[in-house]
Amino acid sequence: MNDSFRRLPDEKKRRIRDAALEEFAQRGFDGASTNRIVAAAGISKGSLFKYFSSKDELYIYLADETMAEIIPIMKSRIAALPSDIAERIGLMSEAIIDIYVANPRYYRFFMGMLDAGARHIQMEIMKRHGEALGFMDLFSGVDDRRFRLPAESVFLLIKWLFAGIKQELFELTSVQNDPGLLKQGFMERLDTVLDLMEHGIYRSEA
Amino acid sequence: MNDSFRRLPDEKKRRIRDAALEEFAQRGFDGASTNRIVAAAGISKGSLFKYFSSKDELYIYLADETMAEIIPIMKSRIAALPSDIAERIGLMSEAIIDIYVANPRYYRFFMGMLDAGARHIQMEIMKRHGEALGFMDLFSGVDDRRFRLPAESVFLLIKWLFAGIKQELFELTSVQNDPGLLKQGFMERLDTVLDLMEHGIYRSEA
DNA sequence: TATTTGAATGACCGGGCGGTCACAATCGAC
DNA sequence: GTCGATTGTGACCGCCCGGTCATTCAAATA
Repeated sequence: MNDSFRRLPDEKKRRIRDAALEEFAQRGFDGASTNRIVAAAGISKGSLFKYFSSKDELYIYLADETMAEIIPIMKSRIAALPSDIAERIGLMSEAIIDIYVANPRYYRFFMGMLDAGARHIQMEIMKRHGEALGFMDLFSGVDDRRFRLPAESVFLLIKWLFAGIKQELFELTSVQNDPGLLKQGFMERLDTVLDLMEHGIYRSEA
Repeated sequence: MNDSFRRLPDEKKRRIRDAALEEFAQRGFDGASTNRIVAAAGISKGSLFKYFSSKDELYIYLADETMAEIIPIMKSRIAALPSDIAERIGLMSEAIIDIYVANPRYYRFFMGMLDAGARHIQMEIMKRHGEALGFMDLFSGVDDRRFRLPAESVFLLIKWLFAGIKQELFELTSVQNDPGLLKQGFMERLDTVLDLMEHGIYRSEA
């Protein structure tokens, strides 16, 4: 990002950020069009490329902003993370959904950031935020003494489960748009599923 | 697909199918280029658009072919599906990975078909193959008498888990390319995780 | 008011896209 | 060998892309 962008009035900066965030969130990096971004932001194309030297740089800037918004929230939750794995998943999911409730635009951009996208962008994101993303580690310091099986198996299950949850949340957020209702419905379902995971599917043996 | 395509020598048809399948599998519908497809297939662009009236039609044709390849395999497995949900997941996952082993190209195209892609293509795929895809229903006829909680909670957990498994498999197949080894490693991990799901994470209460 | 100066603009560039079409090549019938 | 029909070809079309830059505009200085 160029200094000239930093010097811009806040309102104009906001318009540009919002337009770009929205476009990237909806279409992904490759599908996003700088023409649509400038039209939505109400600026000329020349200006956009004075503020940011390339589409890549604009995307990276938004990624930085998004991480700066999200990481502190996540860290504050993680600081108080319980050692029980199921509780941990519950709290983590709640943190993620809270981020969505507070700012859907950042949330959807963030989710898009983590998967599909051009290779060189993926690598740059990882170089810049890999450590911070690693911070969202669900597994360190878990109390595994009561696990029936190797901890790594448990972690694998949870990794898979979380991938599914992430996808479910992403789909939900593109349909339901009352954040309060969405959160309530989601947390209820998550609770029963976590209970299930903890105790297994079946009643204990006779 | 035009009749002129049907009349083509099998070897030429195969070249075109393989080139297109590969391109779509690698880049998705939007990212795929008909220019690269004709170059890889060794035909002219004019020919491709004589055989198929549009990129859309080519994609739909490949989807039909892929489904014709995959559905019978899935159905034969489903016919013998046990009523126990965990066994069922195991068998289903094995069926999917077997499809990958037998034909990686179809497999990756198929996986890409199910998510990312242009809207109108998604809808056409669902109109044509929605029912067949519904056939891969894991949940009908499950023995839920011993479930501790409502069946729908169990099914939700499994839906999430499967989304995670699907993603894991997709990532694995882009790194490891000895199908035999891949299958073995995956099935081992799947087994312990299924056991976990069945009995829960923790040892039974003291 | 005239002059300077930095920001804003949008026509324009080269390139890739999906798709077309006038023409060339090929083949079978006689 | 000739001729009509079918198939194959690639230059070309209009469009949109990311990115550039000569020009215009607006505000501060003198």
